[in-house]
Amino acid sequence: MTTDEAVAATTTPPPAGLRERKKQRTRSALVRSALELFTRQGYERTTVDEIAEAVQVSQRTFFRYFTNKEEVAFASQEAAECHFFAALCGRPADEAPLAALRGAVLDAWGSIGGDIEQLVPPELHMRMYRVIESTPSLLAVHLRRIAEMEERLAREIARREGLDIDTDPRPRLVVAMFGGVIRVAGKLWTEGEEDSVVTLQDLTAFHLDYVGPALAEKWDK
Amino acid sequence: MTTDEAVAATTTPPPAGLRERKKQRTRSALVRSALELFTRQGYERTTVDEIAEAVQVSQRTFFRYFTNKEEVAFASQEAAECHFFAALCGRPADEAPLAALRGAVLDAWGSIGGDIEQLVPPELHMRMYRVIESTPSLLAVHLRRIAEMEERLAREIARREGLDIDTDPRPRLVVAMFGGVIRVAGKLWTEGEEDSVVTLQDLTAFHLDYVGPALAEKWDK
DNA sequence: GAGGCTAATGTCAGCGTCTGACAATTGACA
DNA sequence: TGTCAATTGTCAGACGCTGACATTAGCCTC
Repeated sequence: MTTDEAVAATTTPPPAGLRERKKQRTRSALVRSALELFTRQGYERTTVDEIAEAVQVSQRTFFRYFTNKEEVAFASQEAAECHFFAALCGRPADEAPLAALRGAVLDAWGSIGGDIEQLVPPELHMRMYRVIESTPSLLAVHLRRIAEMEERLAREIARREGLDIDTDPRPRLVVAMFGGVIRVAGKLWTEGEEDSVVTLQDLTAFHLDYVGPALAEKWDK
Repeated sequence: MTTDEAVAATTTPPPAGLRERKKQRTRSALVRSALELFTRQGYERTTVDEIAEAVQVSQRTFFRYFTNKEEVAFASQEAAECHFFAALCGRPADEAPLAALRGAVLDAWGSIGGDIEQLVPPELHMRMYRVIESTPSLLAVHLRRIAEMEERLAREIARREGLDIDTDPRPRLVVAMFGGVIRVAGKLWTEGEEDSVVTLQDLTAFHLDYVGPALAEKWDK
């Protein structure tokens, strides 16, 4: 799903058309059933046939909604990432790059529940995150998706600051730093016991503030 | 291959035993044929049967040497990464963490040719790197492998500095920063025209020096 | 150097992911 | 209501990968 589609999905209350509504329902049902199965019995041990059967749909139909088995596993992640990116775009223009990124990620996690609970229960979303982190093949895809997001973030930072991303390395560097910190915090959170989002926020803020000042200094040089 | 095995492979000139030599030859032939096919016609468009047939071996035998199709694609990368990690371990103990990482990566790239040319021609290794970067499924695995390497680097940095990696966030943070810079430099190099290793070294050094001082300051606090 | 032992390989059957092609169904709209 | 187009189901098949079992071939002892 692109950002545009995500925005459209939230700003169009009555999608109109029975055909379209049916499609949305099928898609949602596939996502929910898939995440339920993945979190219960593991990603590898769940077959596409199982997911399709749980929704009373043929396997072929599943592959018309999702290009592959991985894609359905990241459905709620996709929504969360759109949420985060939108938060960054809504940041005041006078904020420094790292401050804007920091504010966006903390805000996004704070208000994540309301945005994706239409798709899946937030609790399921969180459990699925752990499955992703602990399943090698999913972790690999997750890291690639993060890399793609970082590219978009760098372009947005460059736009905000009026820089040319092809000649100035700073947008990509600050985003790479930011991404590194986020991943360290996320990993520590996954390994820890606490499940709450607040813990994740605190952990992230702590690590960001640890390297933040040094990066901010360098930025202005 | 582990670091120990890599060291053993380079310090044991006569592997002795006809059986063992035959296995090594088969393995090398599989790697070379695979990389040749991948770089010529693309990773996705190359089947395991093709690779096996090129070496006159059954498909089943291929899967006894490599757990999956991806693994053979990263065979020369594996060697290069062992080379880099060994370079880090050989760094003087009084060097600061980022300086050691910087020195290790520049040294490793400088002497990469001699180490992996026993396996594949260096030129083929470089072409394969581009295939990895431009093939989504391989890029995903590549990023996961980098993440694993970063974990090992963080532990080595912690060991050098006498820090506890479970309580002090600095080893992981400095490595995450370093990894981010490396990836930015690598990506720019891949997108550029220049093929030479020297260009990659210059690009990396430039970007590292850009953020290096800021990180070094923070490290001592 | 003949024979037994064991590691390496080949063969075969089968599961799971994913795709193309074509037929059947079902909502949309005149 | 009937036509049109979108959605779905069915089927066949390619490809990645694995277990089981038979076969080959290096190794080691007597």
